[in-house]
Amino acid sequence: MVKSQQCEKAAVKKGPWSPDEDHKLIAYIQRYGIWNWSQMPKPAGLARSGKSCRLRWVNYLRPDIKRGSFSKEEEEAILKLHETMGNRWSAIAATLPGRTDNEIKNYWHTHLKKRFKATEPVQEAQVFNDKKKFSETEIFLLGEAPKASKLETTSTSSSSGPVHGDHNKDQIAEQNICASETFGELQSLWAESHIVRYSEAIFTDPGFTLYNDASNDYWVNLSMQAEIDGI
DNA sequence: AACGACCTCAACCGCCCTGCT
DNA sequence: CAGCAGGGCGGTTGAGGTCGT
Repeated sequence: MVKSQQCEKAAVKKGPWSPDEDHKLIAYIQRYGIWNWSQMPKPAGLARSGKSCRLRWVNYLRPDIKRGSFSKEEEEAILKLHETMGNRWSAIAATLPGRTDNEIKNYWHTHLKKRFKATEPVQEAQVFNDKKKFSETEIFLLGEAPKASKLETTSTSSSSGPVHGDHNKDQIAEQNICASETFGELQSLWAESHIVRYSEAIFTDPGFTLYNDASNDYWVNLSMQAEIDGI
């Protein structure tokens, strides 16, 4: 481990991801699935650490990610869940389809923290701050998705079949706002219900069979570009 | 228009947990 | 049981954007 980390350190690139890197990662995952984050970057043609790839995928490239501002309902849910769960962002994220822990964490720090402090000065995370105290039952009752295997969690923690089942479709489809230009295109396509089939196909099929009915989808374009580039 | 203050959020870091041998 | 490797999580940082003066 130490050795591999050292080797990794020597060549890994850091900082913002380029569109080229994005489409390399997407194309690789599309073709081979997620099998080992730490070993994927090299065959994918990326000079990134496995962690960096994972983070990029989970927080940004995953096709089921909701973008845009949080709704009132989501805001309230975050406040309520934080009250009981504390800073367990991943658990909170599991109850908000399409939202990542990072996004929720950021949103909390930038928007909700002040409000929380103003209204709830004492209670913060009293009950559930220690995650070891969480039983499966408690997690279930709070609405967190059942824990899957590591690989499943990685590729699907909020994206594959059972977890992302039908009840998420509408919520995903509702979204049409996006912060970035490229993902604005992507998200506007997610807004159409047929796009949901993309994510289903991609994440339920190890071969990531893509439907071919959205020719201008950014995500697909990236993948196709990567194919052209010979990844 | 220029500048500084403030805000946002993508990305990194380091620790911890889990699974495998 | 112990050690190792990989993945997940929460905290933090800093670059870029926005706002106010």
